Amino acid sequence: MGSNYDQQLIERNVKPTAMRQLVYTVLNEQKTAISLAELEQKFEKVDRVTLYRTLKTFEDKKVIHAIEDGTGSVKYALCQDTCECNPKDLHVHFHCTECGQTYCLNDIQVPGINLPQNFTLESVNMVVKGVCDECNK
Amino acid sequence: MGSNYDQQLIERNVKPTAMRQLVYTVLNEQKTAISLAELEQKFEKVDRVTLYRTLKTFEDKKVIHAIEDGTGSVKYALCQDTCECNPKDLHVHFHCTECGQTYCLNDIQVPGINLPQNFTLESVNMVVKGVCDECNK
DNA sequence: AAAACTATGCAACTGTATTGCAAAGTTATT
DNA sequence: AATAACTTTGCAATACAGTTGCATAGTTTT
Ligand SMILES: [Mn+2]
Ligand SMILES: [Mn+2]
Ligand SMILES: [Zn+2]
Ligand SMILES: [Zn+2]
Repeated sequence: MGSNYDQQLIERNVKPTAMRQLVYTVLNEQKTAISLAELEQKFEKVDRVTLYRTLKTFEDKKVIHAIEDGTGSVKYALCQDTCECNPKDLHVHFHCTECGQTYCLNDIQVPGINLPQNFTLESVNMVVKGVCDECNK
Repeated sequence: MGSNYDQQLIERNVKPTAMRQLVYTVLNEQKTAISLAELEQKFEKVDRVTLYRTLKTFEDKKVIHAIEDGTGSVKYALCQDTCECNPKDLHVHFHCTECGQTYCLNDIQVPGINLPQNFTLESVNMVVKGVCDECNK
């Protein structure tokens, strides 16, 4: 009997172990991106390294994407169904300097850039910092 | 008798101590942005914390700007003369995944973004990753 | 010259990320 | 069904960037 999310893991070539199902479920519940340390706190007892490796596996297999928001801890969020993490799939992220939350602005595609001669592009990390709607209330 | 660079420090309200002159000189010699650890290696004997605080002071006073390139160590580069580190002063950065260098693309301004309702903008960190011209030779 | 302020140096500490290795669990082979 | 091969998980230890506290040295003001 497979969990609701097994299919999504299988589609990305990740074996849906118990641990991975749990992690996927937690990630799916988040409105904003989450760090390894924050993920760890969602569980009563879990090994940090197992979570670390689960996140790495998810990232490799494009189940999640990493966001370097400059806080010193990398944040993670589920990829959209259609996402292949190509430059054209990438969206902008927003980091609130007030509450510390990091948002996926899934609707805002990363703008194209004309690089100088002989520079070739692989990916883009674009993080806007400011105050989020919640904190602006 | 003041060093060549004293004026630039004074203009930014930083007292040009011997240490700060040295650090400024090293920063000025760099073609690409530099981390605290790399800066430390440019000196025979220097205290890491002093360099750390020098960089913090320089950053506060807008002598330099910080670049979060996602490598785990923040890079620093001198600001342009006209820079006030406002959103419109910001440029794109490029991190080469081959040689690890982080470039200031001073000519490429960070594109404007239409944030969602009630999100307010303070700054933007945009890092393009790929292979630089040197490594593409 | 003394007092007040600023900058530097050293030691210690925090937190994130990462590796090695052994044990447990799963899948494939006989 | 037993064995072997492979994958995943757990625990211990380590690496390293960033940061703080406090004492000393240096500078500026009174
Ligand atoms: Mn995202
Ligand atoms: Mn720059
Ligand atoms: Zn907020
Ligand atoms: Zn390069």
